[in-house]
Amino acid sequence: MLNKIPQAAVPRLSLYYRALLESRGKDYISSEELSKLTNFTAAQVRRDLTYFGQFGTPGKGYAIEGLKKAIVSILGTDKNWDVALVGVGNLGTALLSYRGFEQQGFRVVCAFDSDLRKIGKTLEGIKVQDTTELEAAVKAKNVQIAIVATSAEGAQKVVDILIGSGVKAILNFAPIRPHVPPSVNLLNIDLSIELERLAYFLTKSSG
Amino acid sequence: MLNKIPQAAVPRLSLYYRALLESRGKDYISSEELSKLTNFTAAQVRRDLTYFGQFGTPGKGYAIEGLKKAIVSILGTDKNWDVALVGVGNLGTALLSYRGFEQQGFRVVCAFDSDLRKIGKTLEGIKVQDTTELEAAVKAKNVQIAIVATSAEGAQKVVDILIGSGVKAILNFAPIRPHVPPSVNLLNIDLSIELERLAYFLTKSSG
DNA sequence: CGCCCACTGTTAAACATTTCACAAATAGCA
DNA sequence: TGCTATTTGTGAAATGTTTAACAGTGGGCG
Ligand SMILES: NC(=O)c1ccc[n+]([C@@H]2O[C@H](COP(=O)([O-])OP(=O)(O)OC[C@H]3O[C@@H](n4cnc5c(N)ncnc54)[C@H](O)[C@@H]3O)[C@@H](O)[C@H]2O)c1
Ligand SMILES: NC(=O)c1ccc[n+]([C@@H]2O[C@H](COP(=O)([O-])OP(=O)(O)OC[C@H]3O[C@@H](n4cnc5c(N)ncnc54)[C@H](O)[C@@H]3O)[C@@H](O)[C@H]2O)c1
Repeated sequence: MLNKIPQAAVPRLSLYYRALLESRGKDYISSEELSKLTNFTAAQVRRDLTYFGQFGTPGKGYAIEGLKKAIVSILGTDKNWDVALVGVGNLGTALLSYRGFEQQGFRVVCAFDSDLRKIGKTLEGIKVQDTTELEAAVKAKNVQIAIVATSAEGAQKVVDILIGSGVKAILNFAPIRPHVPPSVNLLNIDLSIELERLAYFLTKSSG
Repeated sequence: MLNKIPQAAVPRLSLYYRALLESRGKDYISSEELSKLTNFTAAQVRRDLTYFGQFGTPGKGYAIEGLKKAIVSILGTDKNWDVALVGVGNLGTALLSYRGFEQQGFRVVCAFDSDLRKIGKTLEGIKVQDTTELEAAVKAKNVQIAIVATSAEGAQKVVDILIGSGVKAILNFAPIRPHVPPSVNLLNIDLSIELERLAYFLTKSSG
């Protein structure tokens, strides 16, 4: 087993898991079959899986149920994760009402905003709290994952409070790149930049 | 100028542009200063920019206004792009009401849903149309970019219709990987997978 | 029990991207 | 004009990732 895991291998693991979910009724699946289901090469499937351990049986393939258990254990999706949401605007509200996350073990347990018109409202069973209560609430609940869906202006300050409260992983939707220490994992979802990537592709293709 | 541009250089270009916007009041900026503003190395800034041309002046740096113009021209954000939105649910509604895209030259010009309760409603000045009208409307307006925010089940069919209608670039939020021909650029925003990446990080860090 | 087959795990090669280090270029100034 | 300070642009090296090829392993079967 190599000891350096490419960052891109982790989301592929999630996709292999989804493919396994579609493979009901069989006991074993080969890297070739997983390749067809995911559009990654069979070599990459095997390589990716060996980054994390040895799960296959030569001559048979991978035991589907065993591999599923292994992947959820590696990703940590066998546990339940409590999530704090900061910024209950258009996007935050959509995220709050999305039921898909709970199926993966992610549960929004508290939500915060700085706008008095939003504080106190109850959405999807969650009462929106004032951002001044963020630190205390996150510490009390020992929340480790936060979603930031505030305006760009508020985002860095919110991220600082989250880190000070012990949050170790942040999904940020605001169009800035917040500064975080190396011990905190930050993922930025920057939709304007994604659209610009598409515009670049179109511009390049058509002259 | 090398002829192979790393895919990752394109979103970095967007980030350099943002940094330039923050650099008002100066005429020139060095790769070192851009490095500080973006947290990429100065060497990477210079290398990235030379992928697309020669914009700097040795001894002085990059002319800020000129570089801004160059970047928007490369990305295509100097033009206006009409966007079609398919799936006006929680997420689609949030995207529709987001004003930030228009500032970058992206304008949602039509929206579609298959749910009778949504068809005919007007949101943000856009009347939600039946998906059966998708092909005709997209062809008539010559839309090149589409956002897919339907349920997972509907997404592949919607993508097929979009491609048949001439759409060349798609931003997909449904948790599947639609099949598209190589001539179409597809970007997937898969929030469950992003959360799983965070869970992996937390699991790995804490044992 | 031993052979064959199918498929994994892995070594090595190919490919891609980033970093390093410096020659070449320009501005500014005496 | 010639010299110096500065900063670009870019070969070359280092690093990282993917693909290819196959040796080795285990299971099934005669
Ligand atoms: N809505 C979209 O489709 C979309 C698309 C791309 C990017 N974004 C980004 O996502 C973020 C949220 O977008 P939105 O459309 O929901 O915006 P929004 O204005 O509807 O909501 C932002 C919310 O954050 C709250 N907020 C601001 N500062 C805060 C703070 N310090 N603490 C707590 N709450 C605070 C505001 O009160 C508001 O309720 C923005 O940064 C936006 O740029 C959104
Ligand atoms: N809301 C979120 O925060 C969130 C988070 C992660 C992923 N997603 C994904 O984004 C997508 C949209 O999420 P949502 O919360 O808005 O869901 P939603 O159920 O609120 O909205 C989906 C909309 O798509 C429409 N639709 C379904 N099939 C269609 C078709 N064939 N043509 C046109 N419209 C069709 C539905 O009528 C509905 O209005 C889903 O695939 C979801 O898995 C959403």
